[in-house]
Amino acid sequence: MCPVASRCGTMAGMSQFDSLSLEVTSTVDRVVEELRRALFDGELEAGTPLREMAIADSLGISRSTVREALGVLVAEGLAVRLPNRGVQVASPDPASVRDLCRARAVLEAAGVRGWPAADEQQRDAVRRALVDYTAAVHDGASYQTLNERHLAIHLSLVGLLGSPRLVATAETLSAELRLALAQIDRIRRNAHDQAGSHTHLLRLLERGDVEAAAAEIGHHLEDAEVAILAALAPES
Amino acid sequence: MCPVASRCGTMAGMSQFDSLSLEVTSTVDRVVEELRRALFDGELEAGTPLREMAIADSLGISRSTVREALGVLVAEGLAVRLPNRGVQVASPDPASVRDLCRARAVLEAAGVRGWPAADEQQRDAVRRALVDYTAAVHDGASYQTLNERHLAIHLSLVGLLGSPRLVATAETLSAELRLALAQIDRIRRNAHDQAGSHTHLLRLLERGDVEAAAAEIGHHLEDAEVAILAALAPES
DNA sequence: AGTGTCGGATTGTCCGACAATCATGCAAGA
DNA sequence: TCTTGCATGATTGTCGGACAATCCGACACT
Repeated sequence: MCPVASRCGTMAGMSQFDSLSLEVTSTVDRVVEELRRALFDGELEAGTPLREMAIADSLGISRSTVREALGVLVAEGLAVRLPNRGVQVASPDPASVRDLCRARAVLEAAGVRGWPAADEQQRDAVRRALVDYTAAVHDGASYQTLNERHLAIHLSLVGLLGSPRLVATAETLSAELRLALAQIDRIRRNAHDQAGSHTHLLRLLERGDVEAAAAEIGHHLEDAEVAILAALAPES
Repeated sequence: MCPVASRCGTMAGMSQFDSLSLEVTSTVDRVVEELRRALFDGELEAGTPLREMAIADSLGISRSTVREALGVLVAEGLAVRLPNRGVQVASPDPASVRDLCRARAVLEAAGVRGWPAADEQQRDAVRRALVDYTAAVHDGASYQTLNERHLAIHLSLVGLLGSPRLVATAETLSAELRLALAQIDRIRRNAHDQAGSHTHLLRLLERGDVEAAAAEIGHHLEDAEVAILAALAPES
């Protein structure tokens, strides 16, 4: 019989099929992914109500399933639920943006401070993320991919801590910020000079100057904060 | 007409009724609270399956509602969902405990480093949390209250950062840890010497020696980690 | 030992239903 | 005119039942 926990037979197995895996995808998961995509692509304005029936009919599924998916979105902070009034796309007020940037600053500063103690594999992940991003910038990739790769760099910094849970929270923070960015189109201009900032950061890390790197990431995020707040201000 | 967002009329109102509020409590919320309580009180062993029908019948509610509540618990990390096999109480494996403690160490170290820049109100929250805890220790309060107040101290440290989102993640981390503790009864012995550690921490903070305080909280959490892992080991 | 097969239990998803709540517009009264 | 009260329609929160798909365990077969 299986001893204690998750899967039965992961202890003595170690067979030649360990590389195999099967992704199980429920309908709810697919709905969440689709809604997330729509949000990140800016197809839905902030404050847009997400009516259960409308989504259900549009996707050809039941209201229960939509309801469950909306619950996930709310838990992720991408949408808010007004009791008895339904769910609507989250609106990025200045306070949220400030909070998002500060929280990210805490996590990422801790990440770069953990560079010396980090796994070589995770350090390589940072390097690869930066390479991917600069490649995307050089190739003039789409706004979405640029955004995604840029956030991937920041995520890889948190990954240096080797804590799955902190990475998970960093991911939801990134997702929230991505939603805010999707509602301000004009961030693309900042994309290029940010590339320089990140290579500089990596250079500091490779040199071992951890504190300078932490300061650098702090400045970087402060700049991003004021930029986003400025882009957000006129339409309030 | 109401301009953009959440409530209509919060701009020019500022009336004398701002202190009033009404808590709206859905059935799902109450179910979640009840299940959480049962988990924290150790009424359910790790790995216990949470059957939807059983809970629904037991509480006299519908399966849909239970399902939604279980989704919340899973999102909080207090339970895990095995596809097509249902939800069960999360089992605190050593890797999770390690991750929890390290993640908390990151957040709380950042918190104590933020002591000088913190709001006086939040600093006072730390002092009050410590007073409450020591009072509970002195009064020989119940295991649950001791646990709760102890975790409240750690939460107040994260609160020094002034970031609602980081506090929220610290709360879920605390909840997970609390679940793990609920499944190991014998932590009570450590309660008393921990009181000394915390007063020492606060003394360092009041003196302004932030780095020493950060180191102290790091040691404290490392000790907690090995203690929990040791208590967890024999029954594997 | 390893491999089919069957029955029961449980989940994932759907459908239909209903009261409670909210938004809106309009009528009535100060 | 400003406020209050009421009718109406839309939407949510919750319920109950239903069904196929999946999983577990046992049992038979080789």
